[in-house]
Amino acid sequence: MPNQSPKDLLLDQFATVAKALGHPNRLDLLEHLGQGERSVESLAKVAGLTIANTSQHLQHLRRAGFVTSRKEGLHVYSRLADDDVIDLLRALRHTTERHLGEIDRVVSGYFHERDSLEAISRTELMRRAKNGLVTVLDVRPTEEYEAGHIKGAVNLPLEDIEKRLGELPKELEIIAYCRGPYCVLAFEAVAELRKKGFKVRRLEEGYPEWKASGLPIEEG
Amino acid sequence: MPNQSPKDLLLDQFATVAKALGHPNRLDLLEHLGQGERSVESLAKVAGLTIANTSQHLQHLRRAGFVTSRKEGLHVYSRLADDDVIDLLRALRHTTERHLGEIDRVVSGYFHERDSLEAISRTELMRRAKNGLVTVLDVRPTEEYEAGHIKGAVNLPLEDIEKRLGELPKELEIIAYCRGPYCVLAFEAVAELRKKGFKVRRLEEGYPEWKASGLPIEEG
DNA sequence: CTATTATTCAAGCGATCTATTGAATATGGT
DNA sequence: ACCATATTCAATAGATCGCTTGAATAATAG
Repeated sequence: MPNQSPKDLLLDQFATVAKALGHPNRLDLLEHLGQGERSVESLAKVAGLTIANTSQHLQHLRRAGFVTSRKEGLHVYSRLADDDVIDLLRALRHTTERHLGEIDRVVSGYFHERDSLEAISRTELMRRAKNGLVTVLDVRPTEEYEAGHIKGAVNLPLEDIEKRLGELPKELEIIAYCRGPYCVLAFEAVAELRKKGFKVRRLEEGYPEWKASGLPIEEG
Repeated sequence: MPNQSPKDLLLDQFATVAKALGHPNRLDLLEHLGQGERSVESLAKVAGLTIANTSQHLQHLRRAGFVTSRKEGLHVYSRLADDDVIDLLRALRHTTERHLGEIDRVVSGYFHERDSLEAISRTELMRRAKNGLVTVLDVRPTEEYEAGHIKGAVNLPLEDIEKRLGELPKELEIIAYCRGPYCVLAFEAVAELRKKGFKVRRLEEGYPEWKASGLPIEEG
């Protein structure tokens, strides 16, 4: 079937790109890549995949233009091609949530209903941070914090929270964030810290969305 | 593999929705559905598919939540579930264009370079239409025009243009639009009308995008 | 009730996609 | 030169997808 019309060629392109988003493992990889550059091995580990499989998914993502890679020594480091990827993922999450069936709403509720009323938006956090009214808490693993984080944020990985409670202020409000709207780290941090009597709320989205919207960050 | 984590369940959902966009025929169907409600048979015809195949693709789109259908007599009429679908499609086109390989840029250029400099945006058209400075020309088939069109637009299907040139103003600027950014109708109308000496430009996007952004329309 | 029309269902085949495995390649250290 | 490590390649088997075909269903008209 040669001689496709320009329109057909374009539809094929759009479909190819959409197809690259059509596998849960690749979406997971994209979320992790949103935290910053990572090697294949490190991605495989965090996503729970074999290395060869991760490599193949990454090739798929590269072909679709979502990811670019550079080689340094033995390692190949991959990163998101640009911030538009975050926007597309947000649009995908948005329509999916809107169209979810009943069963799946329950799952979605697991994340949102719990404290969505008290979650704080990017712009709101920006405003308060300017006045020094809040402590911004990054509860991701230190590796990801170092790759890039919200400007002025303090790193306290979820697993270390209990040991290092003393480092947190009792009076000031704390805003915790992590990898994105469906990452559980910040949820759990909020739950744990509240039990201990801290004033703490969650940032609505995560680091990738913050960065993609051009707000101030620090990179290591 | 029972007992998936909530996160995995959600990733599956996102992937399912993305997968529904992962086929050129379905993207084509969505573009046509963006023009308004259509029966299965009518969609099959305009998309060049068999009826059974169209029916299957529509089921896929319904499962993903992009499309809803109602039955009236013998016919099943399908429509886009909501305007978010248009936004998601726009995001998909946007990142695809940004990530296209070289070969495909040529195709993209077929549409854009030709007169992108002279294409007019939604907001710009809105402003001019208010002052009555332009004639808005809908060059889609009459069937689609009647299902819904930009408020105040005149319908002149591309194929009838030659016969009905007399209906168009020679002095006033004409803005032609059709199904969307990759629909060829408006491009061809512009080319043809310019040869005849009309002052005519193209609307950047099409009817679905106009409607989705809440600008005034008329539905029939 | 029968015939007609629009749509969906069900089965089947070829094509594509995914994960696994083990080998091949590339880079850097010793 | 040799070895160790990170990644990719190649081959495979199983699963899913896409299209066709023909039958089944639903709604309407006569």
